[in-house]
Amino acid sequence: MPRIPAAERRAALVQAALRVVATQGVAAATTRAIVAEAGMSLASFHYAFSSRDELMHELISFVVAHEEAAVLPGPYGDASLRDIIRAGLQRYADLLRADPLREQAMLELTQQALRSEGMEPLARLQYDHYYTLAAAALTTAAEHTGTSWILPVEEVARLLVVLTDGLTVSWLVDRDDAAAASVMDFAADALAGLGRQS
Amino acid sequence: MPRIPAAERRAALVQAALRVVATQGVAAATTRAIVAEAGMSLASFHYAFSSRDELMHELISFVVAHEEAAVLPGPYGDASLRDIIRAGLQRYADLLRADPLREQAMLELTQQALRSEGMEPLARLQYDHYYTLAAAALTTAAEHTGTSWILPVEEVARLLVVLTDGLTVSWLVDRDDAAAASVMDFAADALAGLGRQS
DNA sequence: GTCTATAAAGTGATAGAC
DNA sequence: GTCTATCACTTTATAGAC
Repeated sequence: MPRIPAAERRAALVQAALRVVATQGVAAATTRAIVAEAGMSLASFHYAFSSRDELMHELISFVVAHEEAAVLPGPYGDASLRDIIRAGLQRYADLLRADPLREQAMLELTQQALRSEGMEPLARLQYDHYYTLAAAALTTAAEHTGTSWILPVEEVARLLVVLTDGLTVSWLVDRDDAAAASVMDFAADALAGLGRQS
Repeated sequence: MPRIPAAERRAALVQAALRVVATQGVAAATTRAIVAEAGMSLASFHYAFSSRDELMHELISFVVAHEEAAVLPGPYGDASLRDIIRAGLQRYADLLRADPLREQAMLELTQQALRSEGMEPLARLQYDHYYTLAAAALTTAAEHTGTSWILPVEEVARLLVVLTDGLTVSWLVDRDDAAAASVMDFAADALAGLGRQS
C-alpha cells in the first residue's frame, strides 16, 4: 500500500465501516471486517484511529453530517400542500426501497450511540439534524402554497420525523408497500391539516 | 445449585437474558453475562440451550408473546374517541418513561431479528402481534363511542403502531416530554379524525 | 508508514470429574 | 445434573522488522 495521508485513510475507513454496517449490521463491523472492506492491513487501522470506539464515533458524526433532506424537496409546480408532502414522503419511501439496509444501518447506529457511554449526545445531534432538515423543507412547502403552520414549524417537523421513523421501522419489518402507502396518505392528510391559508 | 427441571432453567435464563439486554443492550448479552445474572454456571446454560442463538430465538418469542396491550385499555366513561386515544397514548408514554430501557430493548431485539439469518419471521410476528393488539383496542374504543372507522381497522392499527414507534424512538433520543405530548395530541386528533359517528 | 506476528482478553461451546 | 477447567476461536490492540 502506498503512503496515504492519515486524514484520507481515516475517511476511507469510515466509508468502509459504513458499507460493512449497512450490509452486515453494527455487530459485524469488527476492525478486521472494516479493514478488509477498505483493502488495508489491520495495523493501518490503528495507525489512523487509536481505537474502534473512535472510529464508531467518527462514523456516526459522518452520517449525521451527510444525511440529506431527501423527504420534501422536489418540483412543486402548483401542487397543494398535501400533495407536496405526499410526494416528499413517496420520495423517501422510494429511497428506502432502493436501499433498505442503509436506513436500517441508521437506526442501528442511533441505538448504538444511545447505548455507548458518552455517545448519547451524537444521537441527539443526529435527530436535531433531522428536525432541522424537516423544518426547512416544511417551511419551503408552506411558502410555495401560501399557507402557514398553525403550530410552530419545529413541532410539525418533529411529527414528520416521527412518522417517517415509524414508517421506516414497520416497512423494514414486513416490506408491505401497500400498507406504507396507506400510512403516507394518512400522514400527508394529517400534516397538511396543520396548515392554514394565510 | 439444586436440580432444576430444564424447562424452569430455560425460563430463568430467558428472564435473565431480558434483564441483561434491557440494562446493557443486546451486544452485552453474552452467555457469561446471562448466566451471571441468572446465578448459574456457564455449563448450565448449554445444558438448557444448545446454543446462544437458540436462547435469543426463545427470548424474542417470549417478549412477543408477553407484550401487553398497554396503549388503549382504560376506564372509558363517556370520553370522546379522541380523548380515549389520547389517554391510551399517555398510558404508553408513562410506561416508556417508567422503563425506557425495556422499550429500547424491544427495538434492539427487533433489529437483531432482522439481521439474523432465519429470525426475520420473528420480527414480523412481533409486529403482527402489535397490530392485532392495537386493532382490538381501537375496535373497543370505537364501540364505546358509537363510532366506526372510515378505514379498515387494521390500517388504523398500523397507524397507531407507526406513531407509537416513532414517538418511542424520538423520546428515547432526547427525552423531551413536552415534544412527546405534542406528538400525542396530534396523533389523537388525527386518528380520531378517522372515526365517524354511526 | 506499512507490514507481519503476536499479545491479552473475551467469546461460545465441551469434556470429564463428581 | 451440575460443576470446574479448558478448548478453539475471535476480538482489539501493539511490538518490532523493514
